[in-house]
Amino acid sequence: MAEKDDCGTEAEAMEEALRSEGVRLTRQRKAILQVLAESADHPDAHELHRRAQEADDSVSLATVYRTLSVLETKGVVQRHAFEGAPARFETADAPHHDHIIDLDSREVIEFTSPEIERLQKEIARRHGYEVVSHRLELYCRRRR
Amino acid sequence: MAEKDDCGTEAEAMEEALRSEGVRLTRQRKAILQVLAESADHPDAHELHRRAQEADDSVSLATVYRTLSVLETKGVVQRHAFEGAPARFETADAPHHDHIIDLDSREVIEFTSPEIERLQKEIARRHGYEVVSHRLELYCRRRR
DNA sequence: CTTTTATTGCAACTCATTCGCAACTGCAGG
DNA sequence: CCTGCAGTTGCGAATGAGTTGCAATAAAAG
Repeated sequence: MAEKDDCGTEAEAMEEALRSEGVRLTRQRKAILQVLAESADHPDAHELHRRAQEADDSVSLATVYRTLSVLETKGVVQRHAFEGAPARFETADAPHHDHIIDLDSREVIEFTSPEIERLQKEIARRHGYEVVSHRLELYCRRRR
Repeated sequence: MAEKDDCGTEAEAMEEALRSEGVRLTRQRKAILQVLAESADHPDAHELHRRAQEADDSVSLATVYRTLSVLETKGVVQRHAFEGAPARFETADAPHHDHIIDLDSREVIEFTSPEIERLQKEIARRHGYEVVSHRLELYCRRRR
């Protein structure tokens, strides 16, 4: 099916990017990359560990954390620390976006707003700053 | 001096608000409220503990945390968990605002943007949600 | 295949924050 | 002013996410 093909492709693309950065591709890292590519939700480290172990039960939690750090510094994944919960991860394939967090289901919805982005830069400039990174999260509930 | 008077007033206002909520005003809580009222920066729990102990060295860290929880649920203080750092606190006297965090000095600058606020609500609505709370933080560096 | 050196699993550790519990203390009522 | 007791406290132990030291292992270069 198409999704699986895409994920395979995405995992390969990430592996390629890492190889060219001189990152050694171990069995464990491949498993983690595969899981990340297949995950449309935003899993946390424990969930990724659980999923990665299905493919290779030798993967330890420590390695999941270490791998996520490497992938983050290489720009392959993004880490999001939402309010009062362990950090969650997603592949960094899509361009920048912000998040709506459904307070009831904990589901995460992505959105972008060039307008808000522009306003942020302008506010920073007014205060003599330039934006290095930002965090915009809307904690929401479904409207009745 | 004026500032001290204001702080005294602010601490009293908070005490009053708490009393009317049926919160017992202990020596330790008064010390913590006083410190919070005097703090223009955004101290974390350990810093508040250090400052509160100057007035009353019996204040324990556990009590600082417990008091901050009470004050937060009573709407008297606000907790902010910025990236990769312990939570920081401020009195909830001023109306809602967002934050610029100076990555070099860790200083916090407050700002508001009704325009961004409006856009957030609109985005949430477009996705079938209503905003319960949000978090907007700009991690910045001074412009050269 | 061997070597070199990054990576791994494990268990022990850190750090912010919370909790159990016995001792203590505001404060409502005498 | 004095009492009683439910709400609070200090202490130390516990928790939970995330990190780290170390000896064993395994990519990848030759």
